[in-house]
Amino acid sequence: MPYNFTSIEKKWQRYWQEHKTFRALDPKDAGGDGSPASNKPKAFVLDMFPYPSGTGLHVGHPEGYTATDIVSRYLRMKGFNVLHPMGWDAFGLPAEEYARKNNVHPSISTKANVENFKRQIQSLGLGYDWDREINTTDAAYYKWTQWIFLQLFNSYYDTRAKKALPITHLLNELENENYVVAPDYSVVLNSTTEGLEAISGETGIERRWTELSPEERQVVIDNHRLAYMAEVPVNWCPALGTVLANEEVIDGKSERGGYPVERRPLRQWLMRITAYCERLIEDLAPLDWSESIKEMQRNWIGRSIGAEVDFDLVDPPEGIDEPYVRVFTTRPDTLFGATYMVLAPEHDLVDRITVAEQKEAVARYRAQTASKSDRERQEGAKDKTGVSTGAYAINPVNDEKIPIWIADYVLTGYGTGAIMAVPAHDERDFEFAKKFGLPIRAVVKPSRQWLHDQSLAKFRALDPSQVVKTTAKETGQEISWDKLPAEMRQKITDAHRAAIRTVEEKLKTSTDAEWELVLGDYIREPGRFLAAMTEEGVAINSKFLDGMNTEEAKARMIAYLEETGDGRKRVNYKLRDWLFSRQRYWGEPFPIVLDEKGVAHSISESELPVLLPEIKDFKPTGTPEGPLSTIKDWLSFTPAANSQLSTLNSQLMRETNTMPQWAGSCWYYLRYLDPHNTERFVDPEKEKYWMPVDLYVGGVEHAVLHLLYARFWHKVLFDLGHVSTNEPFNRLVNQGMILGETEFHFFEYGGKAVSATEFEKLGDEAGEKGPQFVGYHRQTGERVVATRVEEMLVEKKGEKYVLKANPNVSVDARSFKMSKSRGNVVNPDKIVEDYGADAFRLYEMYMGPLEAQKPWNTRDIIGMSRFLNSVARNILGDEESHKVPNIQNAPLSDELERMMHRTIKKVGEDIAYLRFNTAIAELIKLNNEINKLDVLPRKLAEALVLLLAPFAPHLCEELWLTLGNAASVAHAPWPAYDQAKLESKTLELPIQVNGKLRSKITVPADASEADILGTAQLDAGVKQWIEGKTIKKAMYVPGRLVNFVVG
RNA sequence: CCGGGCGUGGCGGAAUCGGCAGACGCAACGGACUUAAAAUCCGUUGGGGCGUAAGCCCCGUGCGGGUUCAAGUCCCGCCGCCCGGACCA
Repeated sequence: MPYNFTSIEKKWQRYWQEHKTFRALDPKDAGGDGSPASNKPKAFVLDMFPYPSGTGLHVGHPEGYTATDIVSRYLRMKGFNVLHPMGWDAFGLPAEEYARKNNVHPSISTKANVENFKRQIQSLGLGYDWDREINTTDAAYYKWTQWIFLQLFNSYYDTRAKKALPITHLLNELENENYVVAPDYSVVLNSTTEGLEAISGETGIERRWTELSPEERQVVIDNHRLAYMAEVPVNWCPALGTVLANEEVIDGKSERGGYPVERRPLRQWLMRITAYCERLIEDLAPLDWSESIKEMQRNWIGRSIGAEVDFDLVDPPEGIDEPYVRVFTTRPDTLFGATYMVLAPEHDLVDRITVAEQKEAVARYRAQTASKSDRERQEGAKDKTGVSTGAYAINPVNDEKIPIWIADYVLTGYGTGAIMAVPAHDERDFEFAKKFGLPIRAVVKPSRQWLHDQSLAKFRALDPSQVVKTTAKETGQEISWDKLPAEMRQKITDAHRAAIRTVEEKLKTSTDAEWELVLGDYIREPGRFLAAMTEEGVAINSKFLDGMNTEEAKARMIAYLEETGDGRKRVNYKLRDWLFSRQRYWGEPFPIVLDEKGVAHSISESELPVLLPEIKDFKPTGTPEGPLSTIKDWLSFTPAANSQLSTLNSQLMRETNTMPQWAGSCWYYLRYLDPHNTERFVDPEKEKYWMPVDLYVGGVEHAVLHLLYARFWHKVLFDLGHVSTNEPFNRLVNQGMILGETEFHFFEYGGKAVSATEFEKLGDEAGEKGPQFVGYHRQTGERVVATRVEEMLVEKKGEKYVLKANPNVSVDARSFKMSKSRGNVVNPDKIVEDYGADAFRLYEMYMGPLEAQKPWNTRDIIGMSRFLNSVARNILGDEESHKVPNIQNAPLSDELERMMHRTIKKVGEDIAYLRFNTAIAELIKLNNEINKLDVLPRKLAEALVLLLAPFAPHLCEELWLTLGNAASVAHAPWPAYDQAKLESKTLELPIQVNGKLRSKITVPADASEADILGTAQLDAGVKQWIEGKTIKKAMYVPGRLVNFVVG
């Protein structure tokens, strides 16, 4: 009979709650032995807090939570002061959408969802310190989100100090004239050389702060704030009625809901995250994160090193300040090969430089690209489009006059929105140049390998089916390749392959002289080749660069450009500033008021929080003002008499946008340290004790969004002296996704077996009217006909069957992401009910490595149930099977003692490295040995319970109590292992002959090498393999094996 | 196309430093207990072959090469799958 997990689990969950078993001690609290807790080693073990959706937990959530719970419980038993908190990320668009759908107020639905999540999490026995529970939608919490926003608003990034400083510092520097103002309202050092360098030798002259008008001063300040307002092209989503961050737009559609997104210029709040690009990349290196996540962040930030080059305009239009086109390139070494330029259609210069004859064509092209969504632009990527402006620019290195085009393959948002085109050495420029007949000039010498590959590719590219079509057109007959007799198709294909082989052979035997000819061809006319030569190589046709390799040539060219003032070295980033405002209701209001001129002012700290007003109709207005703008009596703001704002003498209006979903999650880990503090966001002493986070576990979906934003905020807080660490999360682990149960699919197409992948592809091509697909029910063998792949999923749950592969079809076993539409979602409540929380926890940890993707299989949980029942029987006994536990203070056999110590060592190490699956395997092994005993030594029983406690805490509490110990096992000391007792007195050594296993011998552990080799040679199993042969070499790898090399 | 990761029995997976491949669990098969079933317990289980038997031999970690006394593990070249990015100049 299985033990009664339901009552045991309820009992201990109640106990933990009542006794606050998992309370983390504040540094000043008494730490047990009388000294303050701050003397204890600390561990901050953090989960990514959930977004409480309406559907409750799925089995993916508990995977990470159980992992951190095991680590927390282990460390607590090891004597650490453990902080393991939980909270709710509850503001944001999805919660609001959910509320709208269910016709309730988001504050109500959020509360209900949180309660459900909490019930589910507690039913799993996860040991959180609930006294530290936080919720991002509580005014007491978002007061500090607003406060941090003000820190960002009132500071700037000082490029000299390479850190954020209060904006007052900037004002001081300006007033003292350490800094002066450049024409673009950026600030530069007041030193002629540095100042000039910083503004790139432009003609403008810096001005002193005192020479600026009040309006200009305001511009300077607002241009430097880390949180600022600006009119920028943004992602506006009409369906959601809000703007979205770049990170929330995928393939031109909203991440939430998949609605189309359009670009339009709007005045919005932004976070100057770009100021931190460099540090966000540099500081990744020492972190204990997976390489793939680091790489994803680096890619997202997208640093590229190159140069900025200015191309003077030929006949610049009147009244233009900057009569040149500035481009960014990563290949300044190819400047001699720049034969034309391309501007993004939206580029500012387009209107001004387009010649009269081209105005109409340009206008038409711009209208055409503007109507295209990002998605459509991407789809048309292969076919380049564009028009000439009729204007020309001068290539600064050779004074050549080159045409200026516009094309949508150049993006406004990256670099300067303009490029120099080097068609010989850039894939896109190459295609464009070929399409529009623009000159292509080689300036880098290709390698012989490249020429070889290209020569061969020319022949490979001649697809036989295309050749046939062409021929058919010439003879006036329409013969489609598919309709040719199979024999003929085969013949043509064979002939084609033979031709390729011949060419390949020929190329192999080509002489140097012949290669020189090919190279000559390339240099004369690179356009005749199939592709651009994008590899690095030796510069040619480039005057002073000739003969240099790419790296040298880049450096030389940059030096040259800096001498002449036509260009300079530059590092460019893909990352844009973070769009921080939303036109929605369910978010943190900004602690900002706007005066009559539209200038933003911060509300003083003493007036925080700015409460989110109660409102009945919270649906989006569809305008950039958002729903808060409809609350008329909330809008106008009267400052307190003692407030700085009262001196403005202006009608003040509240900011009506709200903050995005990410705001609250950018700093929540800090609030856990001091959740009830009303004076500060976190007490500095507590912050210093607990930070940084020692282990952070969560899904990979936050690799770039949350983790980048949080690092950015943390760095700002660090710069301003509010936190003590530069990075928040020392060790990050991403748990892999849990997929649905494996499904078996049989696929047939046109009477032929196909794989699922092929099948899906064919489905796409065939469309709805296309041929039907045939599959077989794997159990009944019933034939199923469908037009869509999804209809093929005919698997029935809970049935037993044997797979019998039909020779006409292929069998494909795959598991898919859990989703409502696929109907493969597993509800943890049901699993807890059927098997208990302990078995559920154990199963999730036993499935495989934490970081791996793995399929769920309910059937396998039974193994964990059996294990737990067996442990329970050994200690609690079982009436039905008349099992009476026989636990005595008996000594352990040598072998058992060794096994116990090894298990203690292995389980401890495995937990530290998050290898829970192998730790559990060890515990099962130990219990399997215990099953064989008539008398269970108490020492062994206690060790097993202690080692198992982090994994199956409910049962182990009960067992610990039964063994006569005081509750709770959560604070019992982790058992220690004795190094001396790990080793056996004898060794079993495998003996190899020529690397093949032939026998095994047992020798004393302290036997000498000579003795071992002697014994091994005499072994019967070995003798027959070495007899009559000479032993060339005999080796003994201490403790591992013996190998004889004979000949 | 680019970047990161992976490929081991019927299935999930183990082998941490190059040293006994398949730990542990599931499923399957055989047996014990039972009127029967469940539960529980014992045994077998990568493939092939030899032997009455104890036991022994050969093959085997996606494919093809290489390094090494020894390769799942390291190197080179392919194939396949998963994840992320992608007209980023």
